[in-house]
Amino acid sequence: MTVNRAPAELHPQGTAVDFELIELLFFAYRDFVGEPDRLLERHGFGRAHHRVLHFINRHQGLNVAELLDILEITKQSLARVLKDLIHAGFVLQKAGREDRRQRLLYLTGPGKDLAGALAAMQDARMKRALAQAGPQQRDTIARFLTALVDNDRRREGGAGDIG
Amino acid sequence: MTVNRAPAELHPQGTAVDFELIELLFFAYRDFVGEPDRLLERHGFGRAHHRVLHFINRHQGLNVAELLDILEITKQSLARVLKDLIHAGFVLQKAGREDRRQRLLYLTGPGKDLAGALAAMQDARMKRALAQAGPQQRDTIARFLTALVDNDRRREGGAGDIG
DNA sequence: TGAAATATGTCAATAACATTGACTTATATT
DNA sequence: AATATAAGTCAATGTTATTGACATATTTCA
Repeated sequence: MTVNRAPAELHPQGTAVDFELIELLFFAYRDFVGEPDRLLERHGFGRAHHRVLHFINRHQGLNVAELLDILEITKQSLARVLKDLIHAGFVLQKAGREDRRQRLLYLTGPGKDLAGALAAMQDARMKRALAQAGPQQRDTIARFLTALVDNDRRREGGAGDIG
Repeated sequence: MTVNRAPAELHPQGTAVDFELIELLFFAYRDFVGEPDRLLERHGFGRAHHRVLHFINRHQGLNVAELLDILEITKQSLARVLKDLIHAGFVLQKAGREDRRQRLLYLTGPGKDLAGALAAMQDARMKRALAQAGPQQRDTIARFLTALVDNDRRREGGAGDIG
């Protein structure tokens, strides 16, 4: 099917294109998001809804601008997804106390349940993978993934500090 | 900004949801495919074209059914993308010698150039990340990513053997 | 040999997710 | 009072995907 484990390259170590890892990341990500997809489907939601649920769950009370900043999508793209989630009773908005122009975003009880169920699926898969890699290798993996992220997004003071 | 590195969880090791790794994989993948996107744009192509170029490059002479099997998309989805690539002169089809119903897919010279440029971008990012993780940790990372893939796709005898 | 299966291609309709551009409303700042 | 900001909305568009139906060429099998 999909994974090529053959050591196909004949070039000296480190110089050939590492097709194996490139493809592995593709397949890993596809399956990582594919499992939650099947739960989301039952609610009529898609991946975009998942991402919004996830980040509101992680940063309850964040405002719309902050969410747009994390997701790197446009206001109009977010609007549709957010409207779905609000109408379905998974997300609620409150005007900011200090700045009442802001709409602060929160998950409702059912919203937390759904976000939790989605996170549990991905976490289980992640922990299985970590166990295979070697349970003590978590930091190695974290360093690797962090280094794959664009440098200009890896600085301190970003979305990690929201909430 | 996007990456949260704070050790936010208070639960004992291994039981809390590992939000950090879940998010890291999301951001890592987004940036990993985002860089090639900008080159593809110049040709009027998107990610779907990238995936097709990549797997034809990896498995020159594969047939349409095999490509559909790897990509897990429908014939109709592939058709549009493949037509673009053929019309642009990056991909060519040849009838199979043994089974003349089959259309075997090959990259042309320019097709190989483009696929190579895209692969080089991702490979450079991958090697940078590997260097950060610790250059001797490649096998750990490969095991981790392999374990993230669905079990039913990790068996031997799959797409890895095509070509 | 003729029927059935297979490999591929194509037409049409639809959906999810995203974009750009323009505009409105409410609130805050200067 | 003028200007800037936060958010929402309308309209048009694009990419990638889907399902369903059907056509054509070729191979296989009874």
